[in-house]
Amino acid sequence: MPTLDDVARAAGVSKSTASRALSRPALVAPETVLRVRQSAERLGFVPNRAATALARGRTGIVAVVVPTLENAFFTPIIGGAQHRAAESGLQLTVVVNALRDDSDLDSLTQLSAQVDGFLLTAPLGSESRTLAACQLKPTVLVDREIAGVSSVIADTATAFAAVARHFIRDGHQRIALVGGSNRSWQNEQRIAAVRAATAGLAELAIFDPMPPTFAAGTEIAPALAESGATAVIPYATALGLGIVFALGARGVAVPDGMAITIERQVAAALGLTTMPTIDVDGAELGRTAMSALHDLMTRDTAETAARLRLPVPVVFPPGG
Amino acid sequence: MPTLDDVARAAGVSKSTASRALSRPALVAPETVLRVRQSAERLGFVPNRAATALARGRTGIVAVVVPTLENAFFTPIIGGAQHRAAESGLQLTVVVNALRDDSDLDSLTQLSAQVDGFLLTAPLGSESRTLAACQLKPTVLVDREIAGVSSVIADTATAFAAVARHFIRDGHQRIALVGGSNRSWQNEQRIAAVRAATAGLAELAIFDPMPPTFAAGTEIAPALAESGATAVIPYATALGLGIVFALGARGVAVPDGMAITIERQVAAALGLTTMPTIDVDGAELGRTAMSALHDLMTRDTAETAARLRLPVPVVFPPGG
DNA sequence: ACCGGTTGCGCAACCGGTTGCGGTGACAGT
DNA sequence: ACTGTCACCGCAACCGGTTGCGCAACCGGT
Repeated sequence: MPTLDDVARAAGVSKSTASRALSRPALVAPETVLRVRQSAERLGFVPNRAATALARGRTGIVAVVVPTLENAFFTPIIGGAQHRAAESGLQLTVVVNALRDDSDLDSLTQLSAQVDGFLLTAPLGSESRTLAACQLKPTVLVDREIAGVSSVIADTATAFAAVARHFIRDGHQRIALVGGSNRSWQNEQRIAAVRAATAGLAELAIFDPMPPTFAAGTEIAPALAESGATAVIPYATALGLGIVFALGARGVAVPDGMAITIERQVAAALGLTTMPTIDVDGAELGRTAMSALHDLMTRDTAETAARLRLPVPVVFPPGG
Repeated sequence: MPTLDDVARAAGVSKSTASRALSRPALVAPETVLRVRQSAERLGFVPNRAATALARGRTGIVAVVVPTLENAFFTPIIGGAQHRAAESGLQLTVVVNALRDDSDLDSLTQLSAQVDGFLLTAPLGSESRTLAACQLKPTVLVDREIAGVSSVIADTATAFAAVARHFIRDGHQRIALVGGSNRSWQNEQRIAAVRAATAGLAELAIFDPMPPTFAAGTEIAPALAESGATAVIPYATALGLGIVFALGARGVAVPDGMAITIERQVAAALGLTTMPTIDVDGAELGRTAMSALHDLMTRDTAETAARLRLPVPVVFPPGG
């Protein structure tokens, strides 16, 4: 592996000039920059990250912390974040950590010595513990908001409320909401939003927290069918799919027996052309969050925290 | 952040002794080791990875390369690998790269300067290109075999063949196989295995490559229904689910109209208690692969490549 | 008391970049 | 010709661990 010294020698300059030519070209004569770049290219020079990290005091690595990989919701976020990170020359390490207890916080503390920033997605832990994690390094929260911390969220709460209003307009009297972990911030937001949207207009049945899986959908379906609800808003795609399937097996047709909202592509595959669809762009969420984190890391002054809310498009069936 | 110097001073020894006490305690008097450890603990010393990497010439980071995050098959592998990596004090970085063309190979080459090893999962590229990637750093292939390279695969081919034989015993005359990318090594293996199992006993209908999604399942279902096959082996869970659903919508019942094999948990949720189920333990696959990679990285001599095959359990319905 | 052999530790030179500071030469102004 | 300015570049000291080498203290054996 060629080192910077080799490049410098080949270009006929000193190591320091070579370093500047490659990383801060404005400080070096254009003609010299060119020579150095060509030597680097020719030798196949790849800067040693460890050396750079040691000298600069930062590693160029950011950690994306997800509570679980089981939920398909997180993978596009990771993909989007990785994409944007690569554009900024940052490396990305994926960590599964729900921040649920103090040992989770400890392991993040350990990790914080080796990364420049955190993307904390949907952390489930208490606000105080989460806040402690946010103060270790520059952090952007994804799908959770805490005062004073930058965050990016997909506004599913508003989308759910819009769907609920749609169902009410369609004459539904009793609407069911099947949510996730009751420690989830998003879950609270959605419940509040849907409660507000239905208040005085329809009954709202809030079901027990369910994992975001197909099996959970089939499990909850009987209770759903017996609840008297005629429309349901499930919080995860696979969960909704399970519900649709199990209701069908019980003779409850969708959407006639039970209206439901689900991801667009799946709705299309199911032939549910008359239902409202919700589409969270996870990749965009990841990209936006990583951009925000990058800003946070490069900005020298600690300005006020940014709070971004990505609208979640709700598409109503034509003529619905 | 306290440094090794601080720890050494606190323990009343030199930096070198402190270093040895923490990383090679056998070289230091037990009593001294204890003193150093206590100082380190008390000060909250966390070794600077960049400095260690620079001095040792290795980074302690391994890259897990996956072709896509879209397929849920890969996430448990990542989870398992991450778990085992953490046990070995290794950090893990997830990279999406299918090794499909030469630019993919270039970016891995770049990356290879910053990691100690690769876990290449299901690379789709040509054998020569993949081999080139394997020679950059210690590498373990997952779900693909190449001569001379260590690999760990889940033996779905054998499992598929067993399922096919089961279907034949049940009297099925025409069996369908819905596979993935025709550039996938596993796909070839499965086709060959199922072809061998059905040869002379049943017809085999091999469908076009499909993405591993629910939508793909609903898309292929009509062709499947019209193919005359009475049993189907889909290569991905979501795909199978789409098939089951879309067949149901066409009035083809599962399993009476069409037998199918699918992941155990999903089969249970679907109430398909009479079908054979297949369970790939992705997490175990990831753990095993990471263990193999760790061995490869620590072993000094380049011994012969290990080829591991994890059996994939097939469970036949009771009395089936 | 003398000697070869351990054992435990410290000195200092690395690893490969980055950067503060000072030096050099070109050029313009008086 | 003399000096001040400025752009460009090199020297050397870092960053924080790791490790080869050598020194000193201690061991038992004669």
